[in-house]
Amino acid sequence: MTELITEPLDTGPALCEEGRDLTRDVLERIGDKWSVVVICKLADTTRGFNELRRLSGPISQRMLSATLRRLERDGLVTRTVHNTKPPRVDYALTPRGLSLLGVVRALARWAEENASGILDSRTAFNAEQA
Amino acid sequence: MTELITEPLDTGPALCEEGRDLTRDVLERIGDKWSVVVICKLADTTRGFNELRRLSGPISQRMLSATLRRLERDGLVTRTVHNTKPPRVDYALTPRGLSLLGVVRALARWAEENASGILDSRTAFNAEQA
DNA sequence: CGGCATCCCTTTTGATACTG
DNA sequence: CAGTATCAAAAGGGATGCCG
Repeated sequence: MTELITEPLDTGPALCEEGRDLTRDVLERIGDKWSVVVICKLADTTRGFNELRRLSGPISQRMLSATLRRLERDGLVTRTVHNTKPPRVDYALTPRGLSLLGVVRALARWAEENASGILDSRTAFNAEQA
Repeated sequence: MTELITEPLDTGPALCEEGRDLTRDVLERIGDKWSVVVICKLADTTRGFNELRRLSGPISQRMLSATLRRLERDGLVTRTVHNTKPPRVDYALTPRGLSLLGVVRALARWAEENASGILDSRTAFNAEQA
């Protein structure tokens, strides 16, 4: 029987299986394309949706929305809705998100320090392949 | 409409800058699903392909191969071919890979420490959604 | 303004089969 | 043992439209 395409846009379940390696599961979430960027943008202050979007580079509304929801779900950011005019939604890091920020920054620092060396390696590697 | 990009943030090492494509490029590479796992498996010793595969959990041959080649290309691991019988290829961390290991371990430690808390958050979040 | 839904294309990944 | 090749499925991601 034909299965209708039932909502592949997951925000939710199916990730917390029992036999699964928790650590890797967590790492995957963190390792995605935008989470780290967004977390860094929330480093020192609360931000609104579009503000966050402008700061985070070329991220689509859809992806930012999905990223934020995942971060919220994992207890890394809080989402606060203000019933003002115009409406505003603020995002901020939780203590857990803040603790992740430290680790992420260490990684970022390493990346910066090694970026040029890595690019050199890539160039050399590609040259050898030829 | 005014953009109003307040951009004095950056509380330290600049990872999250928009012009920083190199850093993000490196982060993406490192943040991928398997690189961290493989690097950890090479932490203390040289290992062969299938040995690595067994140790790294449910990784397909294809993915391990691709991951290793990326790591080699970026100068993080060395690949040594032994013309023996049966043939054997050893992978080991380079100094650069070793320097990354420290950072990666911090990330892995964070993931371990926060895994259960994150799962709790997810459960709570899913419950609220209902 | 914030943001979910839909359509649709691109990239990634896993199974399987095959080579040196 | 250590891969590469191929194919199909899945996930990622952009564009657009609608709604509160």
